[in-house]
Amino acid sequence: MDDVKVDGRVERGEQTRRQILLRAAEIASVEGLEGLSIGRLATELEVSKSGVFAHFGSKEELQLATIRAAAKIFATRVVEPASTAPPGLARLELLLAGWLEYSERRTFPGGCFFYAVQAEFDARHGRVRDTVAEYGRRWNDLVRTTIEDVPDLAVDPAQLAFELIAFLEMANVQSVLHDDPDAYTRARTAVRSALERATRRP
Amino acid sequence: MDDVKVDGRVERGEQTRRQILLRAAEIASVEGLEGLSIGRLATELEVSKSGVFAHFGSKEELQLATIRAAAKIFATRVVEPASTAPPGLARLELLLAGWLEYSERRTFPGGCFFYAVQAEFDARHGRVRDTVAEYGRRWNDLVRTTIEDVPDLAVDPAQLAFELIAFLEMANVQSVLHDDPDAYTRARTAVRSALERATRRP
DNA sequence: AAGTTGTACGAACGATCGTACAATTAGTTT
DNA sequence: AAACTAATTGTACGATCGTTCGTACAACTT
Repeated sequence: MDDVKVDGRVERGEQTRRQILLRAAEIASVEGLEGLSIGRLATELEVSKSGVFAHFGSKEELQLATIRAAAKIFATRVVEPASTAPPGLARLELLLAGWLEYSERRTFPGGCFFYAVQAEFDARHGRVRDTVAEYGRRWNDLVRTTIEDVPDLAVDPAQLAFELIAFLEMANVQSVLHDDPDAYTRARTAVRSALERATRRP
Repeated sequence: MDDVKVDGRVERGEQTRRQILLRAAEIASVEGLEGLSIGRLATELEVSKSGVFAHFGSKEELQLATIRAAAKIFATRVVEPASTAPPGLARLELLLAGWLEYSERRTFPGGCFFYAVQAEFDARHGRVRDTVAEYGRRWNDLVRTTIEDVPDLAVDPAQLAFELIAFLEMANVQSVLHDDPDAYTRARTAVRSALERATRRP
């Protein structure tokens, strides 16, 4: 099946690259994508600085690759589990609960990776900011379209998506900044009552 | 009245310090408190790097002073106007509307200063993070106590504060990241209906 | 076996970072 | 006018930043 000829050198390189990007995403969730430095990354991974650099060719490319790697993790932990449920309220609830668990369990040590980099790059310019914005847009769209698949809704899907995502992000920052796990309880309460209102038969 | 002896040198120094901190807060709202560098600050203000440094003695002290300066601006623009209304629903509405205007009008070029630095330092350690967390706690408390002063509320004040602040911060990041002024409309809609539900006679 | 390719390395580059300290300028006190 | 003080400056430091380059070595091709 997977009879693609495997070059041991390339395979080794890809594994190194994966290790670099995993650690890079962890660091960036705490210190930001600018706080992420190639030298530090090399030291922590016990490889040479030039070895890390050679994989990406520039700091900006490292940042972009880190974002893509984090997006993959996010998709695995949040998006894909929700897609196992059929479209409708169950899928929406799974998506929101999955996000809260992803944040609460510190998939990234600094909380949600995308919360951190959105806040870091929201007011800047350039390719990194554009990429961050694009992933943010996709997440907004995913939540909105998942809402739209819930039958007989009494609310504007875009408005509900805005409010639900607001609860999620608020839980993330409050719990990380104040070391307060209750923030997730508040978010779950807010999500539940928002969904209850939206799906209530008139 | 103000017969405090005024030393022209000290007066000039304080003015320089104010200019430094104003610019520092503007930069930090865009690039963060770590992205803020003493050399850049000096270049932009056309003073010497050592002149800027001398005012604070360390980068960390500059960061702490910048946070205090931003808090003063925040108090002037958001907290004080709301305190002109008597405690109750009117004051709460003034506080929330004031925050949205403060963000929307780009009092700081990168949007809300505290949103930016909260996200930047939430997962770190040290005095800067502690200070950021303290101001965040004060803002949470102010919103909650303002809610508590609204008579006959049908909801938990801490829960409502969580949800309302979530709407504000969501509007800030969405409008800055996606250049989308509609985010403020969504936040105002969300705030209005949340307050409507909370104050509805049972 | 010889030649080619891909990854990783060490050393060094110029630029910028935060910091230190002595010299200078401007304003106050005697 | 001289002595003093506070704000500001210039110069220099070690460290770290992103980046470049030539090299070493393992793995693949012929």
